Amino acid sequence: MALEHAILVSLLEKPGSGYELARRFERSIGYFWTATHQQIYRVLKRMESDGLLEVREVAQQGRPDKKEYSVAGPGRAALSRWLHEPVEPESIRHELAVKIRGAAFDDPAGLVSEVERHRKAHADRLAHYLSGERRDFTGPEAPLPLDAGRELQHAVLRGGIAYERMTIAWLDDVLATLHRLGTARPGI
Amino acid sequence: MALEHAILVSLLEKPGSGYELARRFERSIGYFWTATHQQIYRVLKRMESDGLLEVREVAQQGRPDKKEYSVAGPGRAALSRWLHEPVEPESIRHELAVKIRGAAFDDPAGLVSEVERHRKAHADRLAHYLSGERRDFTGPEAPLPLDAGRELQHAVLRGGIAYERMTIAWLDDVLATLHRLGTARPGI
DNA sequence: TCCTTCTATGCAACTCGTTGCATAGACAAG
DNA sequence: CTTGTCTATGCAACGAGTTGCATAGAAGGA
Repeated sequence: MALEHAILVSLLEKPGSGYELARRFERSIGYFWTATHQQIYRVLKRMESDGLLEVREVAQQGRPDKKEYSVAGPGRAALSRWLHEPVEPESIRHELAVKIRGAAFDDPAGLVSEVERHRKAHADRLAHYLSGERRDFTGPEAPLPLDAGRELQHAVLRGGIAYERMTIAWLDDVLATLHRLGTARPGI
Repeated sequence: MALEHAILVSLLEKPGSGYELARRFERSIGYFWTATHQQIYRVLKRMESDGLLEVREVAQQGRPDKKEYSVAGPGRAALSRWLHEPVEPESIRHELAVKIRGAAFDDPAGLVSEVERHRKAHADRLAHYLSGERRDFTGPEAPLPLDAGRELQHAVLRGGIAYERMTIAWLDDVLATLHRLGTARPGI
């Protein structure tokens, strides 16, 4: 049920509609948790009927009406309860790693373009994170003050940046390995 | 359907039963893909009825009989097809990161023990990976030769090692941030 | 002897997550 | 004037993954 908690955190940071939440899950929250709009709408409805959230119909000009959700008392309590119980250390699920091991039974050299594609995607994500970091935290235009919430957001973003840097370095390592297998000892 | 492909790779590396696969998913394959035994048994059955795998009943002494699965021709073809089509770069799902951002609305200092617990889990996993690396790849007792399959397995393991090191460093960063928030500016 | 652990397989029920599709008003480009 | 994009919400069906439970023989310890 981590999606519920991610939604509670996001709505505490700023109330918003399902649509707005979906967009946040493509950006900041999406650094460490993903969700599609269908999932979000479904869970929002359930959370509201469970009394964790409050809705407010908001009429807009030039746009469809929206339902703005905010966290109700029981929602805050549920988040607090969850924060005080342990969660399992996450385990990774990395399809590309499956492919890399599988390449031994096919054509290792054929994997190069796929690995390069992933490397580019991670480099793009890193650039995106870094520009976000400058904009929100370290740049001269970054808003002040840095309260606890923003400090913690920054710490999480630093984790995303470290993850992308590590992944890029690893993919370079993988590319070097594939290159070595393709040239030094062909046919093995 | 990445579980299917992970199973194909694992069975190509070495045929085995559902039980044995479940154990591998706790170790080497589990470095980058996880699955429970129920999931594995269900998928094995489906893959066999789809003709991707072959079964062989094996009687054992002092143990229950087992069904040893191995990859059939169509299974190898399915893996090859998958290797040649692109997969999406993975996105992380990190509950602890949700907690860290959520802590701003509760008690940041209360999170310290949880982060320390995660740090220890990652340090244990790193130690486990490193001893596996010495045993299988870099140590004086490591078996030879290092063919393409083992080179690629090693590359994936290096990815796991890099991931754990990065995560430990990040959690230290988070702990320092929590400490800073708890002492320098209490109450903010 | 009983209790636990290990090997080995599986069902049933449930929740979580994805994919495809549908609706509908506003706005911009061609 | 049609096509496409953006905001905004949602249903239905399916597939992936989790949790709890059940069975059963063999081995080992209290």
